[in-house]
Amino acid sequence: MSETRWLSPDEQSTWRAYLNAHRLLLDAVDAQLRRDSGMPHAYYEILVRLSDTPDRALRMSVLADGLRVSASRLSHAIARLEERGWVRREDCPTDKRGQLAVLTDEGFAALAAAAPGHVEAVRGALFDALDPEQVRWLGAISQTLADHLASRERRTG
Amino acid sequence: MSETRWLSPDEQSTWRAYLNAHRLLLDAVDAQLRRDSGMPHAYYEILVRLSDTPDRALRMSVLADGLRVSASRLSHAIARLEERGWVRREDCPTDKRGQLAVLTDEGFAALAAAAPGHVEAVRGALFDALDPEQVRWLGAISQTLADHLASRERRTG
DNA sequence: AGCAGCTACTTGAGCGCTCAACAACTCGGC
DNA sequence: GCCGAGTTGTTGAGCGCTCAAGTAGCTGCT
Repeated sequence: MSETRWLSPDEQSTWRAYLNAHRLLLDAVDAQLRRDSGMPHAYYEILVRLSDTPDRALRMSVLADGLRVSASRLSHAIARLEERGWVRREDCPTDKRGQLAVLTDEGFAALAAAAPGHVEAVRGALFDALDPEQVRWLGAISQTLADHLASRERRTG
Repeated sequence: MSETRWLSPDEQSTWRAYLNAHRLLLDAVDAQLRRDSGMPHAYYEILVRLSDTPDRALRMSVLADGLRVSASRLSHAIARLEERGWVRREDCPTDKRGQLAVLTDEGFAALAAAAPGHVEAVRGALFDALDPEQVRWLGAISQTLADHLASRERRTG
């Protein structure tokens, strides 16, 4: 049990600015999608992943890993998307435990309709606010962090 | 109605890395607090704000603005914190519409108990992963973004 | 072959957040 | 004074997420 390494004033203000920025950014993006397309951002991400895949289908576990999301969260989300007819489940041919999430034509159409507004929202909220050097740093920092956190998660279960 | 300004490949990968990093980071911090202290990160932030205030009391609206959070969300959150005895409501003496959220001694104690573990989690998840130059850039970028988004929000309601 | 332990996914309860509607109050103009 | 518009905060329904528990199928060891 060692002494707590408290945050320095600079670290505190960085952390607080980070929290504010992140909350405002994700809230803005999420609110735009909900308002204009009736789907939360998490669902949009699922549809994007599926549409980026050759046959528009992915194993649940692969999808969950790619989105850094729990199996439970994905399962609930796919259930909702299925109700709307945007995704359908299929049995995995090679593993009877497995399920495939398949993007339907309706789902693809919903994604296509939502994409322009969403891209504008991301651009207006994020990229328009930063200069190119800041964008480069943000990308590098995010990648570093994502790698760091993903490897930590793997170590601790 | 102009053409959609789609994201460039670099912008796309920056955005995706950002989403991954931030989901992992906030999930890690939130899970640590829930597990070790029984409170979500949003509640921890409320307690911190109150404890940073001279008499440990703030108007609801001031608190909501400072945390960049909706009035509704804060109202629900304070209701929960009140049930636990960590916060108590008082009428505002100068404005009969107003309410003060006041941190109780129990709330202060809960915060004091949660703080070391939380700080370690933030340090381990964020600051340990970045070098000092990255931390400086992250702080500056976050501040730029927070200002940009807050001013946008004010303009559009 | 059979069984223990792992992996893949689902389910249900509980909780926090969003959105819209609402009640109470303040303030500026007349 | 009074009325209408704006502000402050609350409430309830609905939804998405978390956590823990459960089902089903795979895999490796003996």
